[in-house]
Amino acid sequence: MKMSTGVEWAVHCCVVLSQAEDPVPAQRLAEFHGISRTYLAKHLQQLSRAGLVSSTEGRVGGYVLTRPAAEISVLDVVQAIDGHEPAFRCTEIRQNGPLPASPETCRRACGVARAMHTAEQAWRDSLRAVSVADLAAGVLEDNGPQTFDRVREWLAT
Amino acid sequence: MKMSTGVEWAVHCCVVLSQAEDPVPAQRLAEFHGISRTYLAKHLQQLSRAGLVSSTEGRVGGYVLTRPAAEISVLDVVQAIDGHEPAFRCTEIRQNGPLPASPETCRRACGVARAMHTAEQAWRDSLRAVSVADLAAGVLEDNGPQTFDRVREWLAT
DNA sequence: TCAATCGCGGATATCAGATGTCCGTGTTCA
DNA sequence: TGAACACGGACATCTGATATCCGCGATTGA
Repeated sequence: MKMSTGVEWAVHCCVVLSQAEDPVPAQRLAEFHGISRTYLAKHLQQLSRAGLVSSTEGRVGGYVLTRPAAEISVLDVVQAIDGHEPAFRCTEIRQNGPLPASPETCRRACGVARAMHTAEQAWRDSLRAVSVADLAAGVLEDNGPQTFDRVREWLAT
Repeated sequence: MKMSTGVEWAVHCCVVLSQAEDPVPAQRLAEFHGISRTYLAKHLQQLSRAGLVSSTEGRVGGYVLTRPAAEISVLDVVQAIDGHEPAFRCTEIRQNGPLPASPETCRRACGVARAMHTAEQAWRDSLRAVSVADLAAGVLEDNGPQTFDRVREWLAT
């Protein structure tokens, strides 16, 4: 079970965007994080389609958050990149073999699937409780209060 | 993010094993669930290496749970098959680019990674709270009280 | 007006891991 | 001794993640 590395990129990009004053092009975001420009562009397009960022085309174009960072959860970003498919997908093997479960029984989800989905719900709840603004505050705490001033300065270069 | 389908197979097999009186060969477990015999054998070997089941070789060999079903959690099975690697793997992109995080800062895990790991912990806690015995009880509830009698009968065939 | 900068989507290439099979070996028991 | 079983390794296949490139249209400043 593995999450796309694009999720990590996207979350970090959202934190940077939450501190930017102007649209930031994909090129800048890629440079800032030392990652592939073309591939990051794909992920930013996913964020755009999910409605988390809006893009402006043209010469001074780039990406901007569509909402305050406090209203964008980590779960929003994860699902924008990784999709909404559950990690566990029940293939209904209880319906196979010599003693298949009856159709009436199968109107309810399999007990195994229920346990897995409950766990994934707990996972989602945990991610939903953390916002991009929370992460930004954490960065300030870890790296010092002037961190984002330096970021803005570099972005303006 | 996707969990191996082998996890589903393994959990169902553990439920069956919790109700068996004698060692059950991989062949029988595969037939019962209508799945690939050779591939299931691989997963059963993983369960064996993880210490959840023990195998007896030879003519009347097969698999048996090593502990009472109440002491085997769904998490145990998931980790036996899918491994212990976290779904989110931090690649430390905060150390890249023109404004890398300082080495002192990086003694602590990145805030993004902390949020992800907290969520995965919640997921594990949820899975740890459900045992194979719980699942077996659920099967009885869903399929009727004689379900496992029929299973044992078929296994004895 | 023109050229540079940008986002967007499609096509494509590459690669790792999941999925699935097969075979040889060793073990147990009738 | 032979049948049934577990085990591990080698192997084949297939899917999805990773990554790049191109052409298109939009925007802006010179």
